[in-house]
Amino acid sequence: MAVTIRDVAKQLNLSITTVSRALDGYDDVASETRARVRSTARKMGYLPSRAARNLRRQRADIIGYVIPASGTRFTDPFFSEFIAGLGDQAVSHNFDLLISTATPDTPEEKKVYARWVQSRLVDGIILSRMRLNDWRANHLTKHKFPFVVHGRTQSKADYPFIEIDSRAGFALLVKHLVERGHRRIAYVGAPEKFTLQRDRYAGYCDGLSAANIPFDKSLVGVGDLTRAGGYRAAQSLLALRKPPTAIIGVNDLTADGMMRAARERGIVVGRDLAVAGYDGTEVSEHTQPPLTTLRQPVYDTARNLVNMLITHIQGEPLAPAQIILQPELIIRESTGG
Amino acid sequence: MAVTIRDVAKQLNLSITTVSRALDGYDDVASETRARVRSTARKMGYLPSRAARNLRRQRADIIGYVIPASGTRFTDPFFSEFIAGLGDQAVSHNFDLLISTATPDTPEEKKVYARWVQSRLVDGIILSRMRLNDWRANHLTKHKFPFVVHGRTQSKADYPFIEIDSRAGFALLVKHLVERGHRRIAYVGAPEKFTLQRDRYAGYCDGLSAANIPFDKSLVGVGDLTRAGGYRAAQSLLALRKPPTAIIGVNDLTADGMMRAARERGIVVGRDLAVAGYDGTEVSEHTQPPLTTLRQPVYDTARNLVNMLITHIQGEPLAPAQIILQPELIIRESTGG
DNA sequence: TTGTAGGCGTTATCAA
DNA sequence: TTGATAACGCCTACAA
Repeated sequence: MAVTIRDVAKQLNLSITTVSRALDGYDDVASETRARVRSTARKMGYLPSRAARNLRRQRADIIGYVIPASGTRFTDPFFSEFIAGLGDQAVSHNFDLLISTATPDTPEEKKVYARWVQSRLVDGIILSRMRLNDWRANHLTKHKFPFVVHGRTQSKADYPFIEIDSRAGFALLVKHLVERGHRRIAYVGAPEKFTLQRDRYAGYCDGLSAANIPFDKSLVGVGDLTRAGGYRAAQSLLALRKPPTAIIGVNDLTADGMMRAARERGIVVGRDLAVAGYDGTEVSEHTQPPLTTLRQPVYDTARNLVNMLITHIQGEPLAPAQIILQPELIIRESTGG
Repeated sequence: MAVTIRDVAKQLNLSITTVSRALDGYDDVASETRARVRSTARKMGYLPSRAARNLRRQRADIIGYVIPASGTRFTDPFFSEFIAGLGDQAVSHNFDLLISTATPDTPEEKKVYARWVQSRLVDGIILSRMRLNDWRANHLTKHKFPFVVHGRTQSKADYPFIEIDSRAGFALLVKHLVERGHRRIAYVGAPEKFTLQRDRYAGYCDGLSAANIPFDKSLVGVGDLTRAGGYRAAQSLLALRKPPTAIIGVNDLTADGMMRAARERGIVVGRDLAVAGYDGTEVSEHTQPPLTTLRQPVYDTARNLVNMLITHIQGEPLAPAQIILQPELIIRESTGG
């Protein structure tokens, strides 16, 4: 059995109260006593039991995040960066990060959230890749459980969130392509239930309107936010009798898949075909040619979300609870440089 | 305050004992009683408090993994796959996965492990990217704390591990290149403290010996397991008066960076220069051209490690505690197809 | 400045 | 088959 506060107290001929207070830095402990306590606690390798402390304090100092995917080939670097941000910032608050994986809108997903909330395993939750009608937001709101959101649901949101204005971003991207002389601009999106699809698709349409380009339904493909999805959708688009001269992917991964489809048809991206993505992850720097994209600050947003969540958990008011950021257009060779 | 076992008991006019036992599926509870308990518990949204249960049971049903990196640009897909495997398998055992980030051999790293172990926040730990002389393995052994390892330390290991025989793999890779007619084969490695560097470098040397190629120190570069590191190292190698005709990277990321350096010098990879990597992550499929690599089963290994760890935690003997797997050579266009 | 004691919500032992 | 009760290890109001 590990060393407990009793062991430390016995060793020092003190009460457990004094040991506890000395270690917590209360100022009604003689400084000499505190020094003695601290030193022997360290010597004995004592740290308070998290289980006991959690029970007593009614909080766990843990935040939770469920990766919205499951299975071998989840490799969106978005999540790597996002998790790195969550982890780093949690540590700096002396919080820990609990991770699980679950495919969106499955019974497993419900189970994970239920477990975390009802057993109070975590103090708060980070939500991302929101759905238009997101049961998670409703569920957590109903249970008055602290959470913050990356993105947004369809309904009016009364929770703290950070949203990237991807609609404006996609309009900007279309504008950029139009300025490069493109008129047949295609779009490969994601399943409709995701808010990001609604927003980015709307931005695409906005961009076409602004340039007086008639909307052409045959130029809209559907992917699944993976390379494979982008690859398949681009194959169809490039096989059209009048193929597009430019294709925008809903994210960088989709765009990377699209580029592979182009290569396989002998099409040179950046010359014969313009390609663009969204996210600005490392992937976009290392495609061949490098990918024009909209950069969202994934890592910093994750850190920010953790700050917001912990503020929320501690019951303090969080000033600008709803933040909207603009993505940054990064022009690279995939759209002609 | 959330609903507790007392609330459920009161509602049913039963003792908390009976409720507890009914929910845990003990067979000394009348089946009709159990049904009633289960139904109202569900109706009331009751799940046992994790803090209380952990305290009582003296375990947390949580395993921990520290990502050996910190800061914005940690994007090695190895970790994405690894974490996905850990998370998926943990869930299937009703365990949760606690994640932290820390740069190897820093005070922060020590702090994280100390916290987890001494406060018994987690029941066991997964270690990866081992160092030759790894304080973590020593520390956990000393504390008799359950852990399993991906890879290995230098010393004789008396802990459960899964090792990929990357030494044999790299020898195989050199053989492949020799068969393609290469004699000037370079290697871009990682910092010496990592076991993987010792093994892969040794495999590289093995391969040269086997082909009777004299070792040339100027053909050995040092990276840091990132694209940037591979890029820099390859720049130097390609600037040699007699540059190599083939370069092996210590991992896929390094190789991808090397390919960029080649492109910038107008060198066509797969024709003018052979390039190979290690890991077999998704990156290797999507480089241009696709990358010859050694595939290690990252996802499955992660799942396997979780199984081993949980077996270990539960005190059961684990049959083949020390597993060594062979990586699989995947030949693609980057070495001529 | 230090000590006593109650209780956080469970599970497990033992008695009924 | 069910119930009373004692821990698990800590924090904190209150007493000394």
